[in-house]
Amino acid sequence: MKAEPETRFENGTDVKFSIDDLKSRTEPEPWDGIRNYVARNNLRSMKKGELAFFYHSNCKEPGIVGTMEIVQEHSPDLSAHNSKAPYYDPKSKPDDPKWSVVHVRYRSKFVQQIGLQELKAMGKPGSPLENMQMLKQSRLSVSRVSPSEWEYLMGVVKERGGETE
DNA sequence: GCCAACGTTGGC
DNA sequence: GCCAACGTTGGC
Repeated sequence: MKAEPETRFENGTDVKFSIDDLKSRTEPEPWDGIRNYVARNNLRSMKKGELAFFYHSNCKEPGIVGTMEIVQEHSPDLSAHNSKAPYYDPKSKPDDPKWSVVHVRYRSKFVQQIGLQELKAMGKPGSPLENMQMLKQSRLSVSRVSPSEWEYLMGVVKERGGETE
């Protein structure tokens, strides 16, 4: 799941959200603003208790920086109906919401992040991540991670100093 | 700031 | 339903 750790204004609001921002939250964080059907459907398939990677995008050093937990399954993304919200969508109607959120909670931060260049190298044909959705559809902000992809990446994390809370 | 790789829109 | 034109994402 991608978020932008550097300041950028969208509809008058700073959309900056880093893993440290998530870490500082005391309440479950709604993952809102997803406005792509494939990404939304991925949100809708998430189950409570599942884990997700936190990816820093549109920044100096893009890559996977940590993990979080799905603490609440999907519900309507009401921010779509707020004309002042960063990702306002006038085509979503309150009585028939188009978009969804899940609620997440911080789990861990990697001692060393896994950079996009490394991910791409692991995604070459014949490599462990050759079928990873985020490498095939690089613009998707919420993408699927298979159990074997997760295991492989967490192995890489372990080799490089592991995770911190 | 550029632009490749998408996704969306709307005329026909 | 096709597809040209346009808009968006996100790496570089």
